[in-house]
Amino acid sequence: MPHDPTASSVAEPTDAELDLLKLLWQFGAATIRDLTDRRHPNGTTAQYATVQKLLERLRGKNLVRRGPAPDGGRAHVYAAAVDRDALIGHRLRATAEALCEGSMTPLVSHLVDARAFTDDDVDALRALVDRLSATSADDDPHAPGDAS
Amino acid sequence: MPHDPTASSVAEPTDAELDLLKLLWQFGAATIRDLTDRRHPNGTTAQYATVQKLLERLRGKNLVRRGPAPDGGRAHVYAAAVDRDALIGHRLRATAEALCEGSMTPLVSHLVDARAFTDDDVDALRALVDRLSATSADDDPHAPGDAS
DNA sequence: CTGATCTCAGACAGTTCGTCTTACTCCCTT
DNA sequence: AAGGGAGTAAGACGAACTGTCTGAGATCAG
Repeated sequence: MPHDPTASSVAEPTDAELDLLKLLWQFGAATIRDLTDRRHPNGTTAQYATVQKLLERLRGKNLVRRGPAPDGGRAHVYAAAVDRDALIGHRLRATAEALCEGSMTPLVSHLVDARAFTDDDVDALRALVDRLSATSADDDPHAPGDAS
Repeated sequence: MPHDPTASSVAEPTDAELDLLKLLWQFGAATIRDLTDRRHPNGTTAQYATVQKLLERLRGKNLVRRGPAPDGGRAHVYAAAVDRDALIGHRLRATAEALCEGSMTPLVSHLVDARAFTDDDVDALRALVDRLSATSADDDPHAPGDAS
């Protein structure tokens, strides 16, 4: 079975689907026409249909949803149903599932060993470590502490 | 093009291939017979050939290499060419490439936001942060400093 | 020699992916 | 009212990928 259509679980987009999703992240919401014009400036009917098919599949994967046109027109309007971070989380979890029996720890370890950190990352990590070290009773997840 | 055979770059294993790779990680090295007996206790010739084909493809992806039998026999001996961490790194990089224009930072951010850390992770992070903070002038990424 | 075991090469069906064609339904315009 | 341009829906298509299996040689033990 390709994918459970009833559940609201998401599935991985293919490359072409991801390209469309990125456009939707840019636009916020768009019609098929909008997206087609963007990807294929002088688009033919075939290319329009390709975009349509990709959107249909994205909808089947619960990655985009669509609603009626805001201006009362008949053209549907599409919007991303997940943001980039949700997709990142999904991929990270899939990787952990496939390679580490679901544990994220080896991923973290790899990042640490690979020094895959920017200065901003280090700042965020320091803040996190400080927060976790400071008080185990205080679990306010968004305590600002100090900014800049 | 399926994959560049000349370069030593690796490619993603499929599910069945990954299963075999995991067995190789366990065994260290094994013949086709060893692996077949493990996956299919009363294996037929067909199942033997399946294992063989998967190993062949893994070899094409530079994920396993093989050498002559150590006992002088004619059965090749297969061993993993990459460990789990290398595969994790590959997937992480692919995810960053697809979703974040190659930057690992959003992955780190996600992990931070998702609190995907165990106590051991936090310890490792604290050590890392301390090390990076202590040597703000020294930016040698692989400075050994203290390893403990 | 015979038979078992290995290797290599390739066939095979099912699925996925990206693309394209066709058919139909609206609404606007003249 | 007729025509046409826009939209939607359904599905055909080839290429590639995956997992499985068959067949034809090699090579060695007894």
